[in-house]
Amino acid sequence: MTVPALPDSAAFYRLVWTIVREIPPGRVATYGQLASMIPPPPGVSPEDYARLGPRWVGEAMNAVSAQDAPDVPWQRVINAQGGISLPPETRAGQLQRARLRAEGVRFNARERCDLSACGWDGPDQAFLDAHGLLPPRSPRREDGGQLPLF
DNA sequence: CGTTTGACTACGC
DNA sequence: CGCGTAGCCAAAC
Repeated sequence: MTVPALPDSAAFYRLVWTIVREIPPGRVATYGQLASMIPPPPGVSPEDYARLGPRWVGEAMNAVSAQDAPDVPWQRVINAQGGISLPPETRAGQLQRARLRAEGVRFNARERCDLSACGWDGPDQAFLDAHGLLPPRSPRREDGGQLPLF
């Protein structure tokens, strides 16, 4: 029969939330990093998924933060620049920053945290196997590139 | 029901 | 190194 051209977005969201639950306090993951752990849904090419995945992760976070679900630490998901994507003036944005700071995540003068220091390395192999996930793309720079502290 | 906007990222100046 | 732009899907108007 016909295969849905688009993946089940609800299932994708749940998978994202499942991974986010594994992020320990004081650590952060990026949208792209989380997307890299999830295999491209049926019908989505790897090229398209590379661009769409991070946005879908963002949508999943938006859906959960709207309810502020207590079991999903949505505040630990930030962008690839190490900053909070939510507008700083919004209530949710201030809440995210406050929670991360309370967990020990430090922000520099440009409101960015050092991913090489607080970036999450991803779940263990058993968790990946249990959920059919791919090895995460480490947020840390292999080359040694660093974010300026000033 | 067409338009617009978005919790993104890679790439080019 | 920082800012601006293109691209793509889905949900909101």
